[in-house]
Amino acid sequence: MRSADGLSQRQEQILAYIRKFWGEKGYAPAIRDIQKDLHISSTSVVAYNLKILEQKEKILRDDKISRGITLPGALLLNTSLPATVHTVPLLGVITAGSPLPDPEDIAVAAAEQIEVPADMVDGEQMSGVYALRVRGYSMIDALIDDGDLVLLRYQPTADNGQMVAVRLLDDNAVTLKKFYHEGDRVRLQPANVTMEPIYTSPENLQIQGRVVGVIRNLG
Amino acid sequence: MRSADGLSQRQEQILAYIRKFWGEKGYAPAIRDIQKDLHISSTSVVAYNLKILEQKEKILRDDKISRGITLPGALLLNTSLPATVHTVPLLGVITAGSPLPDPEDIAVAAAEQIEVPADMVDGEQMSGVYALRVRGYSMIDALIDDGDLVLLRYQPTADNGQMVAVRLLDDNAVTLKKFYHEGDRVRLQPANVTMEPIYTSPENLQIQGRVVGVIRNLG
DNA sequence: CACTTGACAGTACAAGTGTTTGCTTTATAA
DNA sequence: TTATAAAGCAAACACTTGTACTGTCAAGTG
Repeated sequence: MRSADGLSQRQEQILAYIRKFWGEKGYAPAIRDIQKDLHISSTSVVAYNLKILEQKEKILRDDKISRGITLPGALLLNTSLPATVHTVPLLGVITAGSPLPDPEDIAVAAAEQIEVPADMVDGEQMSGVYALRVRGYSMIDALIDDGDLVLLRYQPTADNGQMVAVRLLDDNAVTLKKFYHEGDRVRLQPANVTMEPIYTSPENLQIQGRVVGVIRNLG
Repeated sequence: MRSADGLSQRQEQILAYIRKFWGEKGYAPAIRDIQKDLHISSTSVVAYNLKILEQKEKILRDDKISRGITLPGALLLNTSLPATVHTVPLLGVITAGSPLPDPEDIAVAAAEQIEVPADMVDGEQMSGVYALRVRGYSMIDALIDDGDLVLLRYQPTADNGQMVAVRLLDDNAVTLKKFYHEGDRVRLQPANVTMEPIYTSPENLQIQGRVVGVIRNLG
């Protein structure tokens, strides 16, 4: 039984496994990883099939090197190249009053990953960018609807005019507003021109990040 | 001498080397690769600094695994997965009162192409989807801001509850509203729950497309 | 000065891993 | 059936590679 590519079932299996492993771990599996997880009796069988896969250019290998399997195309994706999409972690749901997750946890949480157009997060480093799903209508004055996805970049301070996620300590609520420092007070201006601003003291607020994008999917 | 990240020069060196190696080979270097090429006297020095880099989350490591170094973000770069972005034409600017361009012209106009996350246009065919840049605040009650990008799929009719771009003939204006057919009249409900609906007759409106997404870039 | 800490050296060891060899089993075709 | 190739098996082998252990050295620190 051969597939369209002329690969045996086992070769397809192995190839799929390598792809999956690579996607999950970020490095290639060892021959013994493949052997164990695919319940193959011997490493030589794996080696044998890998050789075939290499001949058919389904994989690239650097001989003698541990975990030296590479998938064709992987080299193109060089880190620093301008990719057309970026992936950011979708850390959870934001509702009125719920504080945002601590950015320290970002690296760990690594929950669902979503893809966003590159130009929404590029520029500086895309690290520190995360997404939250908005629940409810508490952000409506920031033109953000129930179900929208907001993209945030962690940032402890803000410049005037930036849209930031601020936590009002005495309300223990989080909202998205445009930030303006005006003398000894802070003006929080809704994005919606029909709404009135909030005035508060700098001590009463905690900036949790800057809003870099909003994605609404009505598909 | 430390860099802005709090990394020693050697740590920066190592990090840069890993990145370069990874980009060229497609897999991570072994400790001895780093040692040799960077002319470090001992593997233990490399191990020592790698541990620090790991603590500072500049790299990820799977202990005991050969070449198990991973760069944060590398997991995102999954190889041969089907393209996760689609390209749609940005046909122009929509302002209050301006009718949308005739969808017939879509194929021809082919102006600027923009990339959108795949899940915003997938499902059926992505043909007939186009984007418009919103100018002004006329759509604010649809939670669409000045500068936003709206994604539309051409569609001459609408089901109840769908957000559509409708042209009101007697006003000669285009707005985005949720569509509800109620007996012999049509209710156009703003997405903004604080705003009142518009009622009109089916003859007075022309559906120019369905809104499938909104992208706001505040980066 | 004694003590601590960070950074680096050198060496050795124990896993981790790819390869090879010899043999058996399973197709495939004459 | 029999020859032949393909695919699988098992164990042994040898290189690769991460880690541990022991020191050295300079810069703080009290």
